[in-house]
Amino acid sequence: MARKPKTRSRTGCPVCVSLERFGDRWSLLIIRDLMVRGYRTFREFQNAGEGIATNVLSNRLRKLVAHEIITAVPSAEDGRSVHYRLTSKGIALAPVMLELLIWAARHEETAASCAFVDRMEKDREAVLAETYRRWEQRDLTPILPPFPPPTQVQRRKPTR
Amino acid sequence: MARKPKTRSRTGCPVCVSLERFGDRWSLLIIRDLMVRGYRTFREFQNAGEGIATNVLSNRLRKLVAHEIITAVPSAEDGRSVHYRLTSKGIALAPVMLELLIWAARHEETAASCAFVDRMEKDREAVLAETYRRWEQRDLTPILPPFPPPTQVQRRKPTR
DNA sequence: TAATTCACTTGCAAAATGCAAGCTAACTCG
DNA sequence: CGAGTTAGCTTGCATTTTGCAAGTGAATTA
Repeated sequence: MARKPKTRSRTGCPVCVSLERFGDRWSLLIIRDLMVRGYRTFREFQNAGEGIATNVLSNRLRKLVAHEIITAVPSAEDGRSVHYRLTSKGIALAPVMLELLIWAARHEETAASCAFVDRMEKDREAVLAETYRRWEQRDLTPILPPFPPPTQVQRRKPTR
Repeated sequence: MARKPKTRSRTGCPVCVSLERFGDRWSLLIIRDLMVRGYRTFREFQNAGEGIATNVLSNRLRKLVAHEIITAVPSAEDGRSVHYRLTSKGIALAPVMLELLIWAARHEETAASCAFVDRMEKDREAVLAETYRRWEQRDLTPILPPFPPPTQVQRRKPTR
């Protein structure tokens, strides 16, 4: 397999590389679903609420597999189904995801409750440990349920 | 001011909201330049190495201003020039940026040296404190210099 | 065996992006 | 003062990516 030459101008900046991997509107949502909602299948991502188009979903899954952020294995029970799962490289994005969540919850109007974010922010390590534990043990019980669309919203003062 | 209605399907999920703010290839690079390189002007962003098109740059700056992640103030010395600066909401993205940097440095081939990332990872709080300090004091000396394009690369084993 | 489900493709219109060129108000230099 | 230069954009246009609807084929269920 030839490497992507990409017309895109690359630098060795880590932030830049990260953005090349998942710097679009959908990749991180897929990773979120895998990480905190226990989703595994194409269908689950598709119905996740944000309404990703199937062609884009297919394309993103392929890219993430290519970059070894997720794996795709055929389901043992159902021959049609594929189970996607984060790799260790993928689950290592947990701190990024957590900080993203905390930032938005503190600075934007979101459906995350204050108490919830308080806990996240106070016990980062515990939240992360639990996330890693579920990943290792293939525990699919969601850490976060899907958030409802914005109706009643709340906001909190940032910590600093 | 009317709120953006946006055809885009929104949920109240914080991660989703974050992605709406800077989930594209360029916004976070602008934020990086403001945060760790001490850049302030249009011209500086334009020449930052990754080669953003001026129309896109203009558009992203406007969006970031609209969402109060950055401010734009006319330069006192030069009437043509505009100084962009992170707001407190913007500088609060420092932990996200740091985790992004650490992840890529650990899991992708980047120009960040091992020693450098080791320090970042070990002393997150100190790195963040220094970042906030520079922001508060308007200290423009860069924390990170621009990384060279990828030639010699190194990789490290992830911590966990 | 027929219908349904899953994980995709395909085709096409609409939007975003990349690229080059232009444009205007401020500067600088002589 | 006037000619050039610079900063920060905007415009036009071709290319790429996206969103949306409608398939497709293999596996499963009724």
